Amino acid sequence: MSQFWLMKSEPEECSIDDLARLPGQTVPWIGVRNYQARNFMRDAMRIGDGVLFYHSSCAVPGVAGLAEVASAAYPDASQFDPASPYFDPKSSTEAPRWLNVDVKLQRKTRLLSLSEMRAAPQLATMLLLKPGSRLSITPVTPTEWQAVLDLLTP
DNA sequence: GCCAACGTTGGC
DNA sequence: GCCAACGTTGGC
Repeated sequence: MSQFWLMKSEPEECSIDDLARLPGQTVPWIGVRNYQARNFMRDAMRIGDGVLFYHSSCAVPGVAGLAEVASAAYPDASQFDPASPYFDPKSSTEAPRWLNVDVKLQRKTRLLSLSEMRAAPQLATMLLLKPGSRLSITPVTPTEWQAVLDLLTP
């Protein structure tokens, strides 16, 4: 039985439509610079896990599509690139500090807005909705996953 | 642009 | 190992 995750992306950087246009509809999920989120990718994610693709830091934040984990975690190349905003001078190729997985689109959905999610009692347990929660990757329970699917189904 | 919440850094 | 200062996140 696979697991489920919610992963935040700023649509200005990579939106669900950007993902749909990429080769293989797959994107390396680079730029995670938080240890807890990294550890989820390194220790818990498995190929085939379900992903709620979430638009953050935008006019209407919310779940924009369904995706899946498409690779194991591997070193995030951007940490070694001085020209990248994600460059980390304290990391090294011998001991890479940051990892990423690949994420593959399943399908774009209607936008399930954050406000709609907050209003849904069956989603109240989601870590995303906890006050002060800022983690860019959070685990989603099978129950929460199904509840999101139900809300997305017309 | 504001600001609350949180994580990280670094001096001691 | 404490903790104050600082930076970042992200909704509003």
